[in-house]
Amino acid sequence: MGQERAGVDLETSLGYLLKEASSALRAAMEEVLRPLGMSVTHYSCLELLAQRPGLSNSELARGTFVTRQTMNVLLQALERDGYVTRPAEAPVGKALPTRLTPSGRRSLEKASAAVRSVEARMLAGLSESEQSEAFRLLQGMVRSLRDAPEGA
Amino acid sequence: MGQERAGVDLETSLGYLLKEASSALRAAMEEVLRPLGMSVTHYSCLELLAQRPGLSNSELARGTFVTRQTMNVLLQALERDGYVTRPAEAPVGKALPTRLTPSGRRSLEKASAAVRSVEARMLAGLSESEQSEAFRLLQGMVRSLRDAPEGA
DNA sequence: CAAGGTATGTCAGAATACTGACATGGGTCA
DNA sequence: TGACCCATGTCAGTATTCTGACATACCTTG
Repeated sequence: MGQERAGVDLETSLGYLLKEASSALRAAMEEVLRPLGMSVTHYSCLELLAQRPGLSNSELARGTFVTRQTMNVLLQALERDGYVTRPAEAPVGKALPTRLTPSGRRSLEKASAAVRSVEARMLAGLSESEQSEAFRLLQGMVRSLRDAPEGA
Repeated sequence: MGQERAGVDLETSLGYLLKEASSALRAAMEEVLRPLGMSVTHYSCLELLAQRPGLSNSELARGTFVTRQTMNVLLQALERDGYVTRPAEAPVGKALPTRLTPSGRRSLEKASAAVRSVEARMLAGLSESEQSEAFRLLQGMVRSLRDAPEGA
């Protein structure tokens, strides 16, 4: 008899496991960021800005995997609260280069440490070479999904 | 001079890559499910029910990584549209065992095929042993995050 | 048996993210 | 030059998910 249905087997599905891992990571991050009064998206935006100063709203959106509309409202809040600054006028085109303020940098400092500890915990059971392998394999999956956009 | 900041390096962070992969997978799934008039969460719920008939609202929520409140509103919609059924009264405790209707099963059939093709695309570049390795590594990450809940 | 603890279903409100739409700036190309 | 095309910023409305709260049902434990 076996299975009648040829569906996705959740017990062995890499897609399901990927979602599970991502969900667990996000929950763990929320847990340590909440005491700091920061959400995962807030943190992601600040972290991205720290490493790539001058990114525009749309670029930040792509880097944090949300729409540019979502990032726009987030940036307005962060700007209002004094964590980031944007020039009143675009130096070129319409893109407004965003930068962290000293306050934003300070706030990020603690959050970044907390998130690093979460990531370290996640990788605690993996050797250096296993981590490299995981990185390589995940990159391959992302590439495959992007390179073959539905049609093929 | 090297980096002044000891932050999370997005270029090499497994956590960031995990989020990227999960985001890419979700986007790809949304793309193929949209023509079928189904969202990712709808699909996840139906797929879970197909493999584990009789699951309760709370169990479905845990299996799809959302809160039981979210799953509750989803189930009410699925019930209203005739995809699932729940008894009016709980046979034991408060848990209401949920089951797919023939209509729900039919609807799932196409969606499941579409999702399977997405997963196949994601894994196209990986050998059998690489897929096993990816599974093992991701499981390790999930276990580490769960077993060491913040404190340690 | 009574009391506390845990799990469940559900309602209500708030937060978050998305889709749709529009105007603007810059580049390409005939 | 002028007509397209694409990317961007932003406003508005909608959809989705979450947190908070409450009542109920079972299961211990004293």
